[in-house]
Amino acid sequence: MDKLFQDRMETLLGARDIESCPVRDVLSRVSGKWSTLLLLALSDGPRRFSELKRFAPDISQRMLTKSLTDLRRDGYITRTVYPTQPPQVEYALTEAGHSFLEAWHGVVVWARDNRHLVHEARQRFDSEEGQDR
Amino acid sequence: MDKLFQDRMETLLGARDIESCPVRDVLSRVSGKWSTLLLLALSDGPRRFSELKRFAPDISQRMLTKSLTDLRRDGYITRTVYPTQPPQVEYALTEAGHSFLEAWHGVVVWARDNRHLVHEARQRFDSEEGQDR
DNA sequence: CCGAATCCCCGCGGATACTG
DNA sequence: CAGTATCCGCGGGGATTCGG
Repeated sequence: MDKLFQDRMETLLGARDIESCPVRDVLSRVSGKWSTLLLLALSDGPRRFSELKRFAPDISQRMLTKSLTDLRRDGYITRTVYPTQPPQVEYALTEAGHSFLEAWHGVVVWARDNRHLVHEARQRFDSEEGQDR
Repeated sequence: MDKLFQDRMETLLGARDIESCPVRDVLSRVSGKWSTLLLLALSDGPRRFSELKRFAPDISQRMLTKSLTDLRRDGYITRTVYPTQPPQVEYALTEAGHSFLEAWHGVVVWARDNRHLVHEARQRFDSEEGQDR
């Protein structure tokens, strides 16, 4: 492992241990089961709590609340309460949220376009299981 | 939630439930704690098992083996055994692995460049804790 | 050197019931 | 409507030991 490569990695990642690596630090928060889906749901404009619940077909109320809180904590979305009766709460992407989604978009598209590739690889691997090692 | 938006989402994601959504399906496999780091380690060329272990400072042997197996199963990397004494095993990116890393690169750069933003947001949130809800 | 097997901890995430 | 609280199972992931 040559030093030049190590340097490039250092420049790209900042560090490699989980505590101090910015990339792993930031990404660990959006790797939840619902984060991407919720950010995408907000990409078109603000949504109410109940709208998001309808959008994510099988999320539990607990996880919806928790995911939204996490995203809010990291500054990807905002939360606005309208003191009506009954209460009304609106979530919206921040600047950071939009900019993150833009970067993320490439990965989303890749995943959609290469799904079959991954599936084929899995089947091939599973059928060869145990006879090459 | 207007129908036009729903349609765009359908086009982008294929589906929204976890079972049939290609994006979530594919991404769930690379969201592991070490996957990204290992793929990046291989981006420069093939590496031996022990090299990867040295590269990832705090991975356990168990998780190194497991992560590599998972990545291999999904077709991101290959594994070549040289029947020497002692044995020697080399891992390398496939075409799919390279192409995936390319898409992923945008996110890595975003995370590095916006780390401080996320950190500030977290601190702000934590210090306001409980007084706005 | 590379990996399989075993044991165990912990946090994500689901189900359900209760509040303002 | 928009949460909170509680209980609980499952699987990711670490430590350690054994094998080829």
